[in-house]
Amino acid sequence: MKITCKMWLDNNGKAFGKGPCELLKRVAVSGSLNEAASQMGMSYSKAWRLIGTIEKRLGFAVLERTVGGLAGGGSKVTHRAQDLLQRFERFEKDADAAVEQLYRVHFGQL
Amino acid sequence: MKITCKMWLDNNGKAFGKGPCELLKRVAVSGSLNEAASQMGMSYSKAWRLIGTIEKRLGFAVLERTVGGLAGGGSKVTHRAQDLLQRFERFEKDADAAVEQLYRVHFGQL
DNA sequence: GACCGCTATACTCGCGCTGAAATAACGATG
DNA sequence: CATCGTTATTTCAGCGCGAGTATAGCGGTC
Repeated sequence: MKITCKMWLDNNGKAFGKGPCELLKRVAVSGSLNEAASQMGMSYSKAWRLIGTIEKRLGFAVLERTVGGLAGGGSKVTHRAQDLLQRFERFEKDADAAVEQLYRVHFGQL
Repeated sequence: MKITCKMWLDNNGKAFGKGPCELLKRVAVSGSLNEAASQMGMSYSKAWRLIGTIEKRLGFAVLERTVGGLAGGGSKVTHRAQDLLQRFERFEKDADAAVEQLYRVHFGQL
């Protein structure tokens, strides 16, 4: 038995969470949404829909897209999105620890 | 934009969370799973399946059932389940507050 | 201008969830 | 002991969502 906690920024639905965070990190490294998705065992269409949804909910673009060209195109992570990314990672790390701690407090002897 | 957090006890799947907690509380008051479910706008069959699932995952019974008799039957909440219920409510209250606090820390100026 | 790999989008199909209906069970009551 | 009302339990068809698959478009390079 363990405690599990799922956190996300919300604005009329899930706007940003662990999944998108991981995805964007990989895009930042690889420069490709396609590559990032396949690294995570996620289909491209799913990743694409995910990005579309979070951009809609966040209200700003998280990716700068390039279509065509030498490498076929690619994606870069917006500065605003990179900031969000970092904040969220730190937040989640702290929050997970806090929740785990409170779990031990309230369910200690179980 | 706000932070949202969903927490549950986990043992090979969701074992106990806010929904079941609310449901059990209402059973404790009304003495009837049927009544508790309809109060929550939940179909009886869904409530029943939910109870079955969490009992399986928790490994102990949360309800003492009574079938037949004057009132036709009813359900009471197990002592163990009542204990769990109280712990979870307090845990969730504290955890929500902690998460909210950390959200302000990391996303303060947004 | 053919090619290549990526983005962008449309479409379909399977799965899980759900509610409603059907069924079983039970025991107080008369 | 037959009845009856209420609840527990199970079955089942339908549907909405998600996910994958297929298709189109684009633009540097050779």
